[in-house]
Formats: sequence, structure tokens, C-alpha cells
Amino acid sequence: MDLSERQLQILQAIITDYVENAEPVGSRSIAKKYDLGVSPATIRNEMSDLEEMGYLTHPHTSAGRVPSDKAYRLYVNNLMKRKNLSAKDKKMINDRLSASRDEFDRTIRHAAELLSEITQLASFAMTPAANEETISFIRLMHVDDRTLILMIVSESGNVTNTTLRLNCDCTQEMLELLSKNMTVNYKGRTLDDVLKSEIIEDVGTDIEAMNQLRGSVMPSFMRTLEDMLNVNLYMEGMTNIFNLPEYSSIDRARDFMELFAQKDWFTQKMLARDEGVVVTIGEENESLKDCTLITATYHVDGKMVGKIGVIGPTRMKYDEITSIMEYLTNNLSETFKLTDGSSGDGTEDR
Amino acid sequence: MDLSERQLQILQAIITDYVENAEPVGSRSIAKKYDLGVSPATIRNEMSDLEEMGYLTHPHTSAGRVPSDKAYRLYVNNLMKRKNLSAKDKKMINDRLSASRDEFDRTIRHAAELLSEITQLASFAMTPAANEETISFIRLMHVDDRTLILMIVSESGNVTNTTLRLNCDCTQEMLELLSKNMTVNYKGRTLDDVLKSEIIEDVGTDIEAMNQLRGSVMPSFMRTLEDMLNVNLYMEGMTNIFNLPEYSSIDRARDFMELFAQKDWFTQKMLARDEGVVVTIGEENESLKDCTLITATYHVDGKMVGKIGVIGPTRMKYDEITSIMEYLTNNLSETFKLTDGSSGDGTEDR
DNA sequence: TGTTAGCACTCGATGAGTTAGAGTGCTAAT
DNA sequence: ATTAGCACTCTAACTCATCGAGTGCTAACA
Repeated sequence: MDLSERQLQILQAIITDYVENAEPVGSRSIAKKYDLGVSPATIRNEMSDLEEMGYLTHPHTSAGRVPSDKAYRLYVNNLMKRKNLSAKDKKMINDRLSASRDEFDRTIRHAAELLSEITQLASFAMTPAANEETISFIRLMHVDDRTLILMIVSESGNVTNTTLRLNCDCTQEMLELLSKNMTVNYKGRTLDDVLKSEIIEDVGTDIEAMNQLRGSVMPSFMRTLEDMLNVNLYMEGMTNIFNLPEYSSIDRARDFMELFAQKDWFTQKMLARDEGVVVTIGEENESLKDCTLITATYHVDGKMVGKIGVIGPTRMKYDEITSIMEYLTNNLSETFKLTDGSSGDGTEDR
Repeated sequence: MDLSERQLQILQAIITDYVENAEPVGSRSIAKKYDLGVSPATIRNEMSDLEEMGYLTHPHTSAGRVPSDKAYRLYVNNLMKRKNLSAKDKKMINDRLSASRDEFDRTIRHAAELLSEITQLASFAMTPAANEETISFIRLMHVDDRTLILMIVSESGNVTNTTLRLNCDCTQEMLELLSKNMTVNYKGRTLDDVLKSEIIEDVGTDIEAMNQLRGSVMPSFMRTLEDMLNVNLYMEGMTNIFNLPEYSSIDRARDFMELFAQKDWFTQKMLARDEGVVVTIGEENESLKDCTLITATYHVDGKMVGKIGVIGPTRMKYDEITSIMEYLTNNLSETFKLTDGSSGDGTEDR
């Protein structure tokens, strides 16, 4: 059943007012503040209908109305309009992101900081998942007879390394041989693919020492690949939520904070979300049943996908926040476009 | 002015009781629970004296007494006895630390987790400061004509790398030459030393291309050195404090959480603390005026110093917690002793 | 002189009772 | 269909009385 134009107007007014003031909205204040040309009594009737349809709730008989998750959903899908960012916010984003342009992780973290500063909510940013990254080469470097550095380089320029201590001696030549062998085996394959595959036994030689070396190196190799898959998660502004009336009770605040203490769990949840700006409201979330979670994605080299997000009560400025996140992710994607090497000091760290 | 034996007994009883129950302690309950052989009236008189001397305070006239910072300080310095860890805690520490033995950062993080689980307070762990680490060698690896990997290896086996994009071409030979040159210049010097020193201009050649390459690489080299100096800080169990009556008000809880949102600031503070088990109580802390902070240090290769710490209200079980931290840091130092390479799967990641 | 019993006094916590005000829901008039 | 009017509901805020834990003082006691 569709809502009438007037019902939509009233609903929008209630949402606007409630988002602003965090207090149940009465018919009288709607009639006064928003010029709908009808009396409070009429609004009351409409409110009653809206409540019956599940768009509003009632904390108790003699209180005003509060928008339900369903109302916010309707608002986000149909009612709200993109907001233009204030010049101040735009400037802040541009300045702060470009200041950290040449260091990847720092830029991501700054994005999260910005997001929480502007929205005054809790926010996070994640580096892209590397599952689809492909291996470029593997190198084992001789440090001393029992120590070597294992280095894995991906085709997008990601480098990870580990220092290994062996309990058998190894020579420079052995390491070079094994490097070559591993590179031949794994070059061009994705990390995911390699991790799932059987460990290749063939070293291309049957010299006992080589096999022993391989046996020592492979477990660390796999573990290092796993490390490369780990996305970094930066959370910022968690304490902002203390300023919101929704979290004025210790229990609510505790629940909120505890959720984000489980970083691994949270990361998995966020990785599973779709690309683009995604809004999940209240009950739509598995946990966080009284929070809204908004995520957006940015791209690196036009390909890999990282995420930023905002977490707050369902009562939030959906229009502003989604606009900010869109602007911010566009900006990030632009920053991380494959460069032609003509910017800054001539170097670009990753 | 020294305290009499009986005053010490009473003070100790009050501290024990207050630490346990978080409520002002009255003379009657002391007389009942702790067999001091004197009546409540006598205890009242002593309490009054202790208050005059600054060891106790009074929330209001008709409430019991609460230990002051000064009382806790006396307790920590003179009264408390080391506690033996429970077999359960010992087992937990041994099991959980050895499970992550071969990955340095993970072990550190697990130590923080353990500490917060056992103490039910907020805790942290920091990797060692690398200021005194010395450089072993520097290598520049050719990826393609405009991309290279910069790798810095310290003598203790720490490796850091950065991928650089150049805006001029470079050849394999050029990179090898520069690697050698840089290694000769910096080998054996500490990171601190190198960072403070002037950038060396002499590349050992006056070929223009080499100078240009050097100019591109050096800023990233310095930045990467700075990265190596950064200690990692892991914080765990921040939400534990919500369970304490001290933080049942939102404002207190907020203040607490906000302090730890400033990780950089916190890291600096912690780095400045002395080695060994250090307890700072209430006003003794610059910030955190109503918290107690206990830190302890562990050693890596018997040399570099990392820290773990516990943060909670001044009302905490000083005897248990210091004992746990002593045990835990000893265990960590043992774990990170220079190995003879005969453990585990024959490899050891760092 | 140190210790103790006794007692008046203080002060926060608790709970009951009251009131004010915001807001609804219904009815009847427009 | 809309609206004015009004009775009704419910919470928040306030007051007031009571309770009880605990002190501090005094006087008696060993």
C-alpha cells in the first residue's frame, strides 16, 4: 500500500525533526515548524495511520512519534536528496588526503579520521583485500648461513617479507635456485589460488639439502601469503558516540565498544558487503540491531576494492553522510589511480 | 612520622576491603572481618589519625573511609607481598604464548590479550623501540625500469621495504651500485644516528643519472627508516573497564576511552617510563589522574626493550597484577632470547 | 593512658506522593 | 475530509519522610 503525498511529507518532517533533536516528535511541533497547511489534529490522524503501517513507533501513550527502521529505509530509498558538501568539508578532505597521498596506509587512516571528524560518528577504513592479487616474483636472500629473508612481490607492487632462521645451512646458490623454482611455479597466480593449492614438491632437483631447505621455507611462505591477505582496519572516532543521547547509558555504550574490539570479526563482516554506498539500518544488521552502518568502496588502480564506513545510531543524517562518503571514496579512488609517475618528488611509496 | 604496627594493619585491612568491594569501609566491618583484637571505636580513632595523615579520605561525614593515592603508594612500596600465580593463570600464559612463539608481533599482541583477560582490566603491549638497532645492509631491487623495491635490513634481522615509482629510468646496475654505496655508508650505524645525520651526497660517481636516482631514493629511504622506528602498540580489553563501578558514569568512561584513542601520544608516554615493573598511582600520573598505570619491560635478544602495561582505577589488586606482569615479562624475554635455531619447524619468523 | 560502650548526629539513598506538561485519541462540529 | 475541543495518559521533576550506615564525641573502664 502506497503512502499519500501528505503522508510522505509528514514522515519526512518527523524524520528530519527526530534526526535533529533525538526526541519523539509531536503533531503540534510538526504543524508549527513545517508548513504543511493542515492542523495538528489532521497530522495526528495521519501519524496514527503511519504507525499502523509500521513507519512510526510510540515510546509510550503520551509521547510523540519516533521513526522506525522501516521509515528510515523508505527515506533512504525514496525520500532523501543528495546534499552538496560544504566548501569547508570539501577543502578539508582535499587538503588532508593530498597531504598523505604518497603513503598508502596513512592515507587510508586519514580517510577514516576525516570521516569521523566530519560526521562526528565512529568510522573505519580498510585497505583492499588482496585475494585477487597475483604474484610477480619470490626471492630468497642470503643473510648468513642460517638466516634468510623471504620476499614476495605482487604484480601491483605489494611487497611482504619475513626473516627465517633455519636449522640447516644454506648457500647463496641454493637460495637462488629455490627462488627461481618458486617464482616459476607461482608467478601470475593469485594469492587465493596459491594458498588453496597443494604445496608443490618438485624442486627441480633431488639434492637432499635442497629438499630440506624447501621443507623449511614452504610453511613460512604460506604463512606470509596469509599475512598479505590480511586487510588493515583503522577505526577512528569510537568515542564520538559517547556524545549521543542514544549511548548515554553505560550498557549501550559498552555493547557498542565491545563490538569493535573484535576487529577480525568486524573485518569479515565488512568484507562481505557489496560495493558502492551501502546502508543497513537497525534490524537489517545481524548484530548492531540499533545501529546504522554505511559503507562505501574505493578502488586502487581501478581494480582492488577497499572500504570505508560510518557507524552510528539509526538516527543519523543519511543525506549528508552518504554524500560525504561518496565524495570521499571518489577522491580516494582518484588518488590511487595508476599514476604516470609525474607527481610529487618522483617517488611513490606503497 | 611513622605509622604504628596497628595503623599499618588497619590501613592494609581497609585497602584489602576497598579493593575487593569498591565501597567505603567502615570501622565496624573492619573489626568484624579482620581479627585485629580491638573494638570498632579504637579503629575509628586510628582511622581518624590516618585520615589526618593523608592516607584515607572521606566521601562525606557519614560514609566509611577510602584509601588515598598515598595509601596505595605505601601499600605498594612496603606492605604488599608478591602473590604466586594460580596454576591456571600460569598454564594459560605458557600455552598461549608458546602457541604464537614464532611470530613476533602476534606474540606481543597475545601478551596484551592475556594480560587483560587475567586482570580484567585494560592492557597494552608495545614492540621494542628500534632506535638502537643497527643497519646491516640496504638493497634496491629492480622491478621494472621505473619501479624498484627499497629494502633495509637491520642487524637483528628486522626487514622493512617500500616500493618506489620513479620518474626516471633506472637500470639494474645503477641500483646495485647505489645499494652498495648506501650499505657502505650506513652499515653498522644505528637508525637514530642515520636519521639525525646529514644526507650523504657522495654517490661515488658523478654520472648525472645516478645522482638523479639518489635524489629520488633518499627521501623514501629516510621515511622508511622512520617507519622502522615506529613501535607497534596493541591495546586490549579497553571495554573491561565498563564493568568497574569507577566507570559507571558515562563521563568517566568517555574520558578513559578518549585517552587511548590518542595512540601516538600514549606511545610516547609509555616509552618514557623506566624499565622493570613501574607503578604510578593516581596523581602521580600526568593525565589519568584517577587511574593506576603499571608497566613492565621485556627484552628481545637480551637487549631491546619492549613494554607491557595495565591501566585501571587506583583501586586494583596491586599484588596480583605486579606478580602476573613479572611472570609474563620474564616469559616473554625467555621467548625472545637469541635462539640457537633448534626449535619448532626449523624456521623462525620475525 | 589507652580502650571501649553508648549515643547523638550527619548525610546519602530510597521510595512514596504530587504536580506539570506534553501529547494522544476520541467526539462532535464545520 | 478536516478541525477544535477536551478528557485521558504517562513521564519527568520535585518534595518530603524515612532508613541506615557510619562517624565523632563523651564518659566510663582497665
